[in-house]
Order: sequence, then structure tokens, then C-alpha cells
Amino acid sequence: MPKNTPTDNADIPRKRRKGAEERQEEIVQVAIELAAKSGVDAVTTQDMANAMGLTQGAIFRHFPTKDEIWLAAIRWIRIGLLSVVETAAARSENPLEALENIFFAHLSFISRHPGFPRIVFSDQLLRRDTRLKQLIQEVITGYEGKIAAILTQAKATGFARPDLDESSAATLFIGMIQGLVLQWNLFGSQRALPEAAKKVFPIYLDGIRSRNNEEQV
Amino acid sequence: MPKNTPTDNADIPRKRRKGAEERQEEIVQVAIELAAKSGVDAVTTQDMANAMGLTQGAIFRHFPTKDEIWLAAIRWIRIGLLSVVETAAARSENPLEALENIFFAHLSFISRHPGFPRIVFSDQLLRRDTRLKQLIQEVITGYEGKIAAILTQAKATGFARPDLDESSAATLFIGMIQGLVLQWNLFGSQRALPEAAKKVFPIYLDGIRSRNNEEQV
DNA sequence: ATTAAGATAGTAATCAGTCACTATCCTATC
DNA sequence: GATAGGATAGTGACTGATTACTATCTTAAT
Repeated sequence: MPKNTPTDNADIPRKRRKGAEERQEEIVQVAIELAAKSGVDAVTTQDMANAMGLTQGAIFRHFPTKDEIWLAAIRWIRIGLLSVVETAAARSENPLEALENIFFAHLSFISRHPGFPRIVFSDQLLRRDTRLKQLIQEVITGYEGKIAAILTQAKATGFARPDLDESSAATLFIGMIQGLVLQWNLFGSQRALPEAAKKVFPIYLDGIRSRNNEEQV
Repeated sequence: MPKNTPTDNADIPRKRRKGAEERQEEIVQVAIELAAKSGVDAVTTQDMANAMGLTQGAIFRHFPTKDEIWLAAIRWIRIGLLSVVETAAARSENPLEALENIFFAHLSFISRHPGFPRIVFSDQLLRRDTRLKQLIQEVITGYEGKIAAILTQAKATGFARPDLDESSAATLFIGMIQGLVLQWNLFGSQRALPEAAKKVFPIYLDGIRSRNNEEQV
């Protein structure tokens, strides 16, 4: 591999200086992108610098620590995920439709940002900094709580089985996403994520749906 | 931290030498144990040596490469997993009961060897050596195939819905396990793995079960 | 006495983080 | 409007720690 100079990446303007805020945002984006390829721990600050035509030392003008970059990345992901979930829930007419919309919106978000599951579901970050672990816990429990709340609503309106354990059903919901992402990682992009998702979701739906009103979507 | 000498671990006999085969087995076991704590990449050969009262260099008398240790670990896990699945399937009277027995046997296997999901579901190993990726693919596709086969059987005998997509249902089955393991990792051991599993499985079961014979277990 | 397991002491590579300095941008002053 | 000068993004060379892996010597076990 040739030595990486700032001019290697033609798409990056030759020597444009950027404001601190803009650069921080850019570093976080690049970190998430790179994490998609080979996992969190494989991304070095040198990799990030190369990807944006900077020297490695410059990274540390914007972040005191590499872990701080991951913290910012998770915060960025959380905001994006929350917004995706909210808009998907908003355009739904009943709780089950909300679940379905959230599910596919979430997977679409993942396929646009493949680094997301690598970072949030990463074992590595969970064991490192306490703040990292705490933030990841927050993101997942928040998401799970949202799903569980919708399930409670579904129970109350008779769409879901009355004896359903919402928390367990939310765990299965997240597991369904993890399972699909695993398949996706294993077999490359040959199996499209949304295609596989379309066939898995009905099974989940039959697991939580009430048996009285089958004719409902 | 004091310098680690072979005599640090009191439970290890002071200077007993072991045969090569016995040591290889021990290294693999120690590697799996350590991977449970902090993920695959966090385990160094020095860690392994410390855990068994050896010097780091001694590891490389038994394995030419660290990746070779992970290969051996995955092979060991595969054998254990296959045996667990086989015996669980054997003592079952119908396909759905087989799925249930496999599910709980698998989770019990995981709680006995917490390193298993960390290694097999690890993103990191998937991107490293081609042989590692290939072996992991083999393990997962083999497992998924086994589940799918049982589901086909369940369809044929009328236990499962006739329109069920076995491959997708198998993906959801694996996802269910991943979801439970994630919860387990997030909240430590406060949430017992089997307890949570008992509440999630019925939901999955209702997703695949045929609606005609509800009275069947 | 032979042999193989282990000890000791390395090597080269890689990593996050530091630091003195430079290039570029912004703006107050003329 | 031109420009001097302060502020700061970025450079390049560095450090110390850690890593997988190796060469050579020691010693336990048969």
C-alpha cells in the first residue's frame, strides 16, 4: 500500500480547512462508515485520518480520546434511530402496523448505515468504558421500552394476544433484527436485507397477534 | 499490577509439565473462557499464558498462530453444539418439542460456556482469516439447516403452519437466541438466561404453530 | 541421555496519544 | 479595501505501551 497523502482521495478538496464542528461531525461519520467494514476495534485513528485526508494527529484536536469518538457515534446513531422510529410509528393506523413500519424502517436505516449494528451490538464497547456501556444500555433499553409500549397498546386494543408478555416480545423483536443482520453479514449482500425481512416478519406477527381477529392486517 | 510469574496462580501445580495434546486442549479451553469476559480481540496470548501459569512464548510451541487457536476453539464449540442438539432432538416426541428442547439445551450450553456466542457471532473473526470465516459460516449454516429440517418435518406432520417459510423461521430461531444473549450481556447475570428464555419461546412457538390443533403442547 | 515442554529475552510492527511548529482563516484596524 | 495579527486547524515526527511471534537456552520426565 502506498503512503497515504492528503491528495490520495480525489473527492476531498486539496487542502480545505474546516471548522471544528464540521470536522467533528465528519470524524464521527467516517468512524461509523469504517466500523461497518471490519468492526469497531479494527478501526484505527490512522484509518479515520486516511479516509478524510488528514494526518492522524489532527484527529486528537477534535476528540481527546478515541472512545470519545465512539460515544459521539452512538449518540448520533441514537438520534437517527429515534427519529426513524418516531416517523414510522406516526404514519401507522394501529399498533401492529406501527411495529411493522418500525421494523422495516429500522432495517432500512441499518442497510443505509451498516456500521450501526456493529457499534451498538458490539461486545467490545460494552466492556470498555463505563460511559460507553451505559450509553449503549440506554439506547437498547429505550428502544425496547418503545416496542414494549406499542405492544401494551396492541394488547389493550385487542390486536395482540391478551396473555402476551410485552418485554419478552420486545426481546424477540430485537433478536429478529439481530438474526437478519447476522445472515446479512454471513452471506454478504447476496441476500438482500429487506427481502429476507419481508419473510421473517409475518412469523413474528403470528406469534403476538390475537387469534380472534385474523382478518386484520 | 505486579509482574505475573508462573507461581501467581496458586491453584496451578507449581511446575508440572503436561503433554502436548493435553496442553492444546487446555489452551483452547482457556481461550474460550477468556473470550467470554471481554470478547475475542481483547484476549491476548499473554492473557492465556497467565491464566494457565505459563509464559507467553510457551503458547507458540503448541499453536503456530493465534488464529489457529480460534480455529480450534470453533471446532471444539461445533462438536459440543452438535452433540447438545442431537441429544436434545433425540429425546423429543414431535418436531415442535424437538425445537423446544434444542432451544433450551442450546441456551444452557451457552450459559455454561459464555464464550461461545462471543466467538461464533463475533464480527471480528468473520473478517480476519478466510478459513475462520468459512468455519463460522459452516457452523451457522449447519445449525440453521438442522432447524429448518425440523421445521419441514413439523410442516409435514401438521404441527406447523403449512405456509411457513422454514428458512426464515430458522433465522428467527437464531435471532431469538441472539436477542436473549444480548439481554444477558447488557444486564449482567441479574436476568437469568433460562428464565427469560421460558417467556420468549412460547411467542416464537405461536408464530410457527398450526392453528388447527391448538391443544397440542 | 535424549527429548520435548517451558523459560528467558528478545524483535518488528502497530497503536493511541503528544507536541512543537506551520498554514490558513477571520477580523479589527487603518 | 487592504493588511496586520490573533486564533486555530492541521502537520510531522515522536513516545511509550502493547502486540504476535521467534531464537536460544534450561530442565523435567521418560
